[in-house]
Amino acid sequence: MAAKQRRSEITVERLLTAALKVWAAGGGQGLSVQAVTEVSGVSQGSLYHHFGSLDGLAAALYTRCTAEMFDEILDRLRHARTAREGVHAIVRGYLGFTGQRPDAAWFIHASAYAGYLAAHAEQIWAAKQEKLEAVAAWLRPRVAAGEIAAIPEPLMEMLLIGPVAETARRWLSRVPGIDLDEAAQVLPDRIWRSVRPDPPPPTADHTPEESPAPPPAQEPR
Amino acid sequence: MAAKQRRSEITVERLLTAALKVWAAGGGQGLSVQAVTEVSGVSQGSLYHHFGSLDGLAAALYTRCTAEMFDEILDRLRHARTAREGVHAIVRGYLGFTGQRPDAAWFIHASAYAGYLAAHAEQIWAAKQEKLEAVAAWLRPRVAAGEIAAIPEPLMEMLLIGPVAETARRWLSRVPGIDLDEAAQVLPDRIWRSVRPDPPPPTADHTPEESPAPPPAQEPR
DNA sequence: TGTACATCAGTGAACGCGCGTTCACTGATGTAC
DNA sequence: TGTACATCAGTGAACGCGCGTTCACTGATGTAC
Repeated sequence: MAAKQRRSEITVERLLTAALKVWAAGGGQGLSVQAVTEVSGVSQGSLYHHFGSLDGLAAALYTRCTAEMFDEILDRLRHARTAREGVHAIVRGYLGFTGQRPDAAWFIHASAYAGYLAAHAEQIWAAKQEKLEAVAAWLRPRVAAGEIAAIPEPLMEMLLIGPVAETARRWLSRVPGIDLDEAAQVLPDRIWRSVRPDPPPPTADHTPEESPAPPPAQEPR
Repeated sequence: MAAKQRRSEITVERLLTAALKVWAAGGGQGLSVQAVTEVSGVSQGSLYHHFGSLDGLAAALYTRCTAEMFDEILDRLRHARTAREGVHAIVRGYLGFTGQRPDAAWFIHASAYAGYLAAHAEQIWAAKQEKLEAVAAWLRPRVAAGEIAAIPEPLMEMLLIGPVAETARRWLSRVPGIDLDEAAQVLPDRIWRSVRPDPPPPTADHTPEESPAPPPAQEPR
């Protein structure tokens, strides 16, 4: 019984890299089998051997780009010590990834309604949930400790990610007047204001927004 | 010299209506000449006479859907008397349009990176700016009066529209856990918190968030 | 250590289908006089 | 009021091209004994 061979990793890597390159070079369109095989130097049959279809290749590329973006955010989140720092980390991580890997970010956004997402929804959904759970695990104890407002998790995600996602989308579309650096200065604080808890009644005399983070805390759930 | 004939309006209307129907029925894909002509009962040649290409038809449909969404928002904005009410109107208008005209909202979102937008960018951009200016004209005097924080206009738009756009996007994609009614209850206040001005030092004894709006105010600029 | 073999990996020519677009034509409308 | 005519509006068959996919085959790899 022969196992998976090592050269397949290389081929898969070459195909994914070429796919993103072709797609970006075509202005976000025209991801075709012919173009990918030409740029990668891999044959059409080999592409089908590994991905089953062109949509399968696109879905794999999407999964990979999404994972990379989450990793950028999670890396920054790990260094955050207060709730406010955590929100800043998420916002700046998203914007930072957009600026560093514009093609990957562009592909993520442009794929939102593509057919290949629906066709491979289960696996993509599962991969995303795994990463998203890591973010949620960071947030939950802070919410429980009253350092972040108690907002339904899906809507919390909308508040944290919505403004930066929209900013990234426009910047990637080259809409004039959008500057990532300016966004990274203005948005973190503004988004933090939307999710921070109400200040306590004026009897207390400490600034709650910068209170120290709770101990690492077992994940509740 | 013969002028534009009235029946052209009817034909254009039938084509646009059929195009949205076909597109939605196809799950957000497969907007084809054949399908549109079949559903509309209009010939292929006539489609090309009015729109020049299939992309031209799609661009016209996008322009129309966008205008309708802005009109829904502007209708509500007209009844707002305070800055806070205005922010609520924008947020609820966006969500309301999404719930009432899901196909149109879906088409708007899914078109974000489509080729026909780039091909007709100038006219689409101009149409959008006109509507957007009406919203900006509402906001500016409030910002000048200190009722809304002074944030660069493009980023202000991101904060107001970002979370609801992302919410709409997920709801339209049937992502589980997203409820428009819940969003309409939670988000307006949260978004308002992100753009409201800092409260004045505790010496003053009025609640600035609900202070009356300024007189209609000539648009500055 | 060596060899046979099952399976994985890779190839590229050929297929066929669906698509957007064109075009020569007919029909309808509105205007000028 | 009526008529001629320029232009707008509409028709549908035909075209041709690019595309994703298939398939019969060869080559490479790893494992069992």
